[in-house]
Amino acid sequence: MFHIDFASRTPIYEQLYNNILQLISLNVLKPDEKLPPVRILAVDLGINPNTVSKVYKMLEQNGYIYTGIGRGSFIAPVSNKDNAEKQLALEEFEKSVKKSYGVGITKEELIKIINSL
Amino acid sequence: MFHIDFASRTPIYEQLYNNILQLISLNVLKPDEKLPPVRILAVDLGINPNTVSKVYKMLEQNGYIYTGIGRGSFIAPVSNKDNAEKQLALEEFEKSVKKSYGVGITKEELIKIINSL
DNA sequence: CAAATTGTACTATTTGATATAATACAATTA
DNA sequence: TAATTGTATTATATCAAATAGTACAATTTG
Repeated sequence: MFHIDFASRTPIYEQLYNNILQLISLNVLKPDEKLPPVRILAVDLGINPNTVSKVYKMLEQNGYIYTGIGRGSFIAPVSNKDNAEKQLALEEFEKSVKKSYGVGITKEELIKIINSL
Repeated sequence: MFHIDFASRTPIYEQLYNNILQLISLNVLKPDEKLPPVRILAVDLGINPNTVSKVYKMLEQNGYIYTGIGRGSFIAPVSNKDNAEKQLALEEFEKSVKKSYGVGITKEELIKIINSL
């Protein structure tokens, strides 16, 4: 369900954050569905509970989940599903733009492509 | 001519590498043109000579420049490696645009992002 | 030729973000 | 009450990136 690439350059907390966001956007994780407890997920993934906690905190602050001590963490209502999708797409888009700039592609070329699609 | 964003998360050496690559692609840096000496560029950018040296080494290993002790570093004749990289970047870009459109992001939003980068 | 220039090599150290370790507390549930 | 669960805190470890300092080798310059 969740997966961490320990060889990757992107931090674990960021990978997990995006991972969960993606599962939300794909509706694999449905509204009000319970997420694994911090400690359990940490053991499952072989990472530190603090790292999972950090991710849950980030997700809650961005409105993707709601949490409560003793209760657990749960996927927030549907309205955020779209936001998750959009955010992921935009992140990917930003990356590709930066990469394009990095190899000398101009802004005009990119806009031309956008208009052609 | 060259620029480093010290607030960025991407390493200095990577920023400089991409920076130079971009200037080559844009033909701002022309074949056989001399690059600033390691020490000079380091002072100019306010970074360590070793970091510049690392970048020059990377650039040479990838065939973008040619160097010689006592002589300096120079832009290599144009290779088709650049074109390949551009092609890849453009393909990735197209994908991300289509995906963005798929989740309801507008053309205007994308262009706004492009302009902000 | 001598001095300056320039890329390279090397070791040591510092820095900052990330991650871990260990423990404790607070709120909820069973 | 006992277990569960998110949160908080402090300390430590880790690793890549960057810096500092020095020295060497090849080329150019005067």
